[in-house]
Amino acid sequence: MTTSSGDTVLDRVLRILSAFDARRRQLSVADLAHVTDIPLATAYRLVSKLSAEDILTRYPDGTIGLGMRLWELAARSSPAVSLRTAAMPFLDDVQAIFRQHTQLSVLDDNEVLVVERLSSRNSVVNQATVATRMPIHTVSMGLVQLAFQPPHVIDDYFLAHANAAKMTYPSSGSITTTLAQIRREGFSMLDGMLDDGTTGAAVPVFNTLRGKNRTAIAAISVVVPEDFEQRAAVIPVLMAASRGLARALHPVPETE
Amino acid sequence: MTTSSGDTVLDRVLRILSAFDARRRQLSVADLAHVTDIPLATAYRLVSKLSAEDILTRYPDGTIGLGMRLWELAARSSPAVSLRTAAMPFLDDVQAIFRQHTQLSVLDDNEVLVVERLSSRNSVVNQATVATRMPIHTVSMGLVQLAFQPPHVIDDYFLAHANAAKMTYPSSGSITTTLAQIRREGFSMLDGMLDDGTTGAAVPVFNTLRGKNRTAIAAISVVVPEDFEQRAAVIPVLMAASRGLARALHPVPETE
DNA sequence: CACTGGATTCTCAGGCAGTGAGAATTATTC
DNA sequence: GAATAATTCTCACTGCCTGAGAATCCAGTG
Repeated sequence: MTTSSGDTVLDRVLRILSAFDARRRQLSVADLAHVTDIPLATAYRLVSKLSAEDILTRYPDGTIGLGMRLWELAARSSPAVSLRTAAMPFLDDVQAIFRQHTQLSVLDDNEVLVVERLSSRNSVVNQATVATRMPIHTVSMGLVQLAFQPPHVIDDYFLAHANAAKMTYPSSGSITTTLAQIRREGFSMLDGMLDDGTTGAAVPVFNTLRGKNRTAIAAISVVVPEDFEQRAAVIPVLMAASRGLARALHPVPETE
Repeated sequence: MTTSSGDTVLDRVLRILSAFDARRRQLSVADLAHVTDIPLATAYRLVSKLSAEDILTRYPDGTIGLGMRLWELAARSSPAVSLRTAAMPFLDDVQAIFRQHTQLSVLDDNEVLVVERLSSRNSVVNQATVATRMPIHTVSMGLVQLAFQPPHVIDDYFLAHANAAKMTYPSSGSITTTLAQIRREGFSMLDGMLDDGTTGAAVPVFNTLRGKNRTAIAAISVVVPEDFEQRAAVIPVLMAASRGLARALHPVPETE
């Protein structure tokens, strides 16, 4: 009875939790065992242990889903949540003005992680694209944050992502040129990167309003049609929201 | 070297994660070890393992906080998140009309769990009260959901909470009378339970618009001043939001 | 620059938590 | 009521986890 796979309980638990996403909200234990590559008997034991803690939930039909406790743990004090809370009013404002998809994102593990997304109120599709990841160098939200990172972070990114270094952009050329331009102008606006006919515009949110070493801690962005009539207003409005958010974040380090 | 305390790795990890909340966003490893009652050396090992997975984060100053991965896991497919997403527009509406604290909550483990809270836009205090728990029988959000549960759930609650059974309410008397009244009228309105001078009003959100066995799956509520001028409109507006949400939830069981 | 106190990592033997195939039991279906 | 699937139980076995203590790193501080 040798454990052929050398993974710990914790690894397995994380694999189990990772098996769920927006498309697969609930799974049978058998599927779960298969996907996570855990022996069936063991899967049952783990699932029942996690269910007891409300990290997972057993639905009446026997399938498994994430439990409330997991969300509760994350929601009570995750930095993503406090950022989201602080940003909400400003995102609301941007959304109210343009009535287009408005997003808040951060960098995590060399990827862009969407923390909040407000869809057009009327739009039918509201499937939570929150908590989605995407490569930094393919979206304006990513570039705009990468540009305002300490130099060694940027270098590390190029080392880890060789293809990013070779990337070229329609209007601005190489990625280094692009980053320099972003640092000069303070924003990024890319046409047709996500989808044809759409433009992604993003500005950084800084850790401090003014100072020597400003670093981007987040990005606010909107996705608009390429021929958007209010195009000229997009960047100024995003800038205002960004500054408002930075100000809201700054004076409240700890409430105790 | 006997493990005196008979708790598993998983227990300990949960204790660690539970140690963080809105007031204590970051802790030193020493504090963490003390709070969770885990030997220092072990605490360090667990923390570094969890940090590697981005479940925890090490800040530059050496303190520990929750990591992005934890939030990501929960946010991608937790039922709380999808409920929140669906409810957001309706909560927005309620908030826009009354400009008072508007809340969405569910029952979990015989407690009320606040899933989302919109504060008055102007209010300074926006400290995330999301993911807060409170006893069912002390708030209108709780009563209104308890009233519309299968009988055995209600019985179980009384068994587990003897003091709840003895509870009396200013206007309606005993808790059973109160629940019956709620079932008749379809809402709950309590004066001065949370704070003097405030009124909590709540309506249930049903799993199905019409049917034999309707069960409450959530509650929408507002907290208003006792002498609120729009008091008469509160319940109708909440009802409309509740029905809207129920309709939004119903036709989308699985998008695949 | 040595000194000091704290934070952090490493070491290592030993025990028990976790393992997982298979049997046993319980739902479910036809 | 047989057949099938879902779920739990059994039970040796083993290697992950343990945790005190030593060793190392890291600011300050005088």
